[in-house]
Parts: sequence; structure tokens; C-alpha cells
Amino acid sequence: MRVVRQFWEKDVLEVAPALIGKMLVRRWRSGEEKRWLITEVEAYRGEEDLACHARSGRTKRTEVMYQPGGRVYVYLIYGKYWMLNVVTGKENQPQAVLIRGVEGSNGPGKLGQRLGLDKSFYGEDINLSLRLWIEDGKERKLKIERIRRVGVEYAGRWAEKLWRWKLDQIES
DNA sequence: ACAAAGATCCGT
DNA sequence: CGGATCTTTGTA
Repeated sequence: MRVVRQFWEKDVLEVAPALIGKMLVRRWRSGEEKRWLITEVEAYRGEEDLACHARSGRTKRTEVMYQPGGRVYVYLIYGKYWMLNVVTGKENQPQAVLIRGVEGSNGPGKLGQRLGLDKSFYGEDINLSLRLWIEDGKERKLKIERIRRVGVEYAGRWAEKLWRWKLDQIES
């Protein structure tokens, strides 16, 4: 079952860890459908978070982060990789979760490649999309580790926040 | 208008 | 550890 709209409208620090263990689903035009267990996510939270793109306020790129949670936020990094994020929180609360990894994937850039992401996904409503959405995973106990975010050393004290969550193991 | 840097990845 | 590659943002 696709996660409910209200799931995304909560604070990113609540949504991000709750995403671990859920299923990322991609449906292609051909009808082929693939799903992966989400294993690693990062939270980006508000204009005060100097690692967050919204640090520079409302711009063409960050506009979607000011929308209510549940929109897809994609952006191109280093001219090559599309990064997959989902906006969280209420309207005018710029936040997003970066989906860094699924079971069997290497990094967020490679994940974007596997999903065939591009600019057209920007702003897509993940509650309604027919090509990309999130579903509940199996009910099971997960061991999750909480660590620092990657590649945000420039963000001073914000770089120290333990705003990355990674699946450590599945406890049966 | 221009320069700088980037939520990455790969090869050395 | 440096380069690729191009978009976004800050500065003039």
C-alpha cells in the first residue's frame, strides 16, 4: 500500500527514519515495475540548516521545498547525477529527505541513474504519481544506525547533525 | 555577465 | 586525491 499523504506532512526528522524499510517503487512506460527496500536516507531541514539547499531561501530550484510534503525534489549534481528527494513538512517549511540508498545500490547518484530520473520528475506528487511512489514495507523489526550526513563539511555545526539513517540489519 | 562551488563517482 | 560536467547561486 502506498503511504498516506499525511506521512509526508510531518517533520523531516520524523519522516526520514520512518522511510527506512519502506519500498521505493518505479513503474516505467513499458509497464515494468520494480521495487526496492529503502536502506539509507538523509534529512535536510529549513533555511537555518546550512547544508540544506533552502539555506539561500526561495529560489527557482528550492521552490518545491516550500510546498506541502509529498512532492518530489530532484536536482542535478556535478552535471551528471540526479538526486532523489521527497519534500516533507507543512507548506512554507522547507525540508526534504534525500533517498541515498536502496537494497543493492551504491550511492544516491547511481540510484538516480537506475531509476532513470530527470528534470521532469521535479515537483511530481508522490501520492498520485504513476511512475514513482513509496509503499509500506513488511512489518518487521529493523536495526537502524544514525550517523552524520555525507559531503556537507562546509556547513559548520550543521555538518555534525546525526541526520542520516542507515539500515544496519533486519531482526527477525 | 562571469566565476565558483556542488547532498557524486571513478580512476590513479 | 583530482577531474568530469553543467546547473545554480553569489557578486559585480
